[in-house]
Amino acid sequence: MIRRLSQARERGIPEATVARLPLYLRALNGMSERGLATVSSEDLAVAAGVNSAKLRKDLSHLGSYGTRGVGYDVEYLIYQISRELGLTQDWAIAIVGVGNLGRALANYGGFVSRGFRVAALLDADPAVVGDRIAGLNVEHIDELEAVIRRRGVSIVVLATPAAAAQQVADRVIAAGITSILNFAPVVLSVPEGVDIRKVDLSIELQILAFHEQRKTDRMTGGAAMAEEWPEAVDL
Amino acid sequence: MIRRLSQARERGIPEATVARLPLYLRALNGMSERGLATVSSEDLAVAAGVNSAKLRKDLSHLGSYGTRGVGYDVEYLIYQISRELGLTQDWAIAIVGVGNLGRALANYGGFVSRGFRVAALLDADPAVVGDRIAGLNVEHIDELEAVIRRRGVSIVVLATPAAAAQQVADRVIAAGITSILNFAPVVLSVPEGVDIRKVDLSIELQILAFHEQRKTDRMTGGAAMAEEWPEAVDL
DNA sequence: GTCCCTTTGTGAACCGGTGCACAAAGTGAT
DNA sequence: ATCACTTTGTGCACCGGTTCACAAAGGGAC
Repeated sequence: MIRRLSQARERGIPEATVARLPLYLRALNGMSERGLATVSSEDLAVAAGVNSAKLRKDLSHLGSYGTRGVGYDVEYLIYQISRELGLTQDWAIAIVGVGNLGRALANYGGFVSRGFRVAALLDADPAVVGDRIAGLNVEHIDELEAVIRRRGVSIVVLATPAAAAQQVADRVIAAGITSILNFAPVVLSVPEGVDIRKVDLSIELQILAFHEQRKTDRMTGGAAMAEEWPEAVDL
Repeated sequence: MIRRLSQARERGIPEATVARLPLYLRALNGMSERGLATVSSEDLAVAAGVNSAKLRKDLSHLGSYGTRGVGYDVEYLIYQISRELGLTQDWAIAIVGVGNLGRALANYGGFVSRGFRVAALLDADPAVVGDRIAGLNVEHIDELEAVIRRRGVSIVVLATPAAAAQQVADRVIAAGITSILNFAPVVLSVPEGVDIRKVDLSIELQILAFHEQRKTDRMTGGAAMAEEWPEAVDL
């Protein structure tokens, strides 16, 4: 039996798997709190809302951490997933843009819970600079590069207006940041090697609207909608 | 019952395409504002941050709305995509949970811009019920079913604490809602036919952390991390 | 040890989506 | 009308990811 390297994982975890690991982690934490010692792939899959075969394959990418006939040790699996995701270290994040959304993010408990720490809040508006939000002083955007350096920020969250996002992105990237979570409704162009993830509230709603429309269309039998322009439309 | 429309679109638009249509729409709106009359698939693809072949295939699912040698008529395409997404009608949405996030969502301009209208805000906390936010009165969660009926709400946004989300979801579904946008960090279980979309802020951060860790690992050459448990870990 | 039961880990088929590359279709010039 | 040029729409090969289904592995009883 030839065991490759230490485990079956030669550092090539599929993107789809990575996206689900936080889900498993959350389910496992709930089980840990309820005192469960072990869990089967079936039970964990149900808790995470996925297919059990998929869960097993996902976990197999991390290594062979289960015991046949028994299941997975909850605490051990929490540790392994946390380590894989990099949550055993402390990540300092900066939030740029302290509007309604920025404030919500700053106060959002879910960040702090697992390895993330809001280390800085920045804004361009002099009216909010100096405000104290979630225990932090809002600093002026001019301080961006200095703050990133000083606080060891490695992930930046953009909650600015759309018009400012690209400009801020350019600056944080120039300052050495390579991971950005973007809430502004724009397509950012960034150099190779920089990871951008995008959360777009209105796009999610539009997707829902599409499906909702189809459902109601089907119920009213109104399959035949106008294909052409309506009579009067202002161009 | 043979349903088939005039064009090549027999009502089977791939999910991946649907998810990109809002992106195209946003890019097209920008072009419309700048006065562009037509746009090539190449230019639109760049603006939306996708491959041009993919864009053409996506649009071909809606119908044959381009002109070879010329491109697409901006206004016409805006209209067609809007109609396909169901944005030519007005969608009343209710936001349940008026914490930091709920407030941010209520004030978020991006919703109103395209077919969506925040028609109700609800919360369980008597301290916030009655508050006026974004021009709306916050109503008590007891009124949920009545408000949904009275205002013609068809999409519900959940911005409640995790513990309350499933319960609220059950109620809105019982009230006839079939489209839910969930911001609470829980896996909701819902009956067949109900569409759930989930936005999870901390999961996005965890995915970024994973990639960030790999980048820094690679730079420091630290490929050999401990596979086993650390010496002292509290179970 | 042997038998039976449970559950993992994975080979292999399948499926949706991507992107290349090109024929078809249109424009404009001459 | 013809030619040169542009750009769409799509056939096809490819790829990552999902799911099925089962052999392999472990536990527990006797």
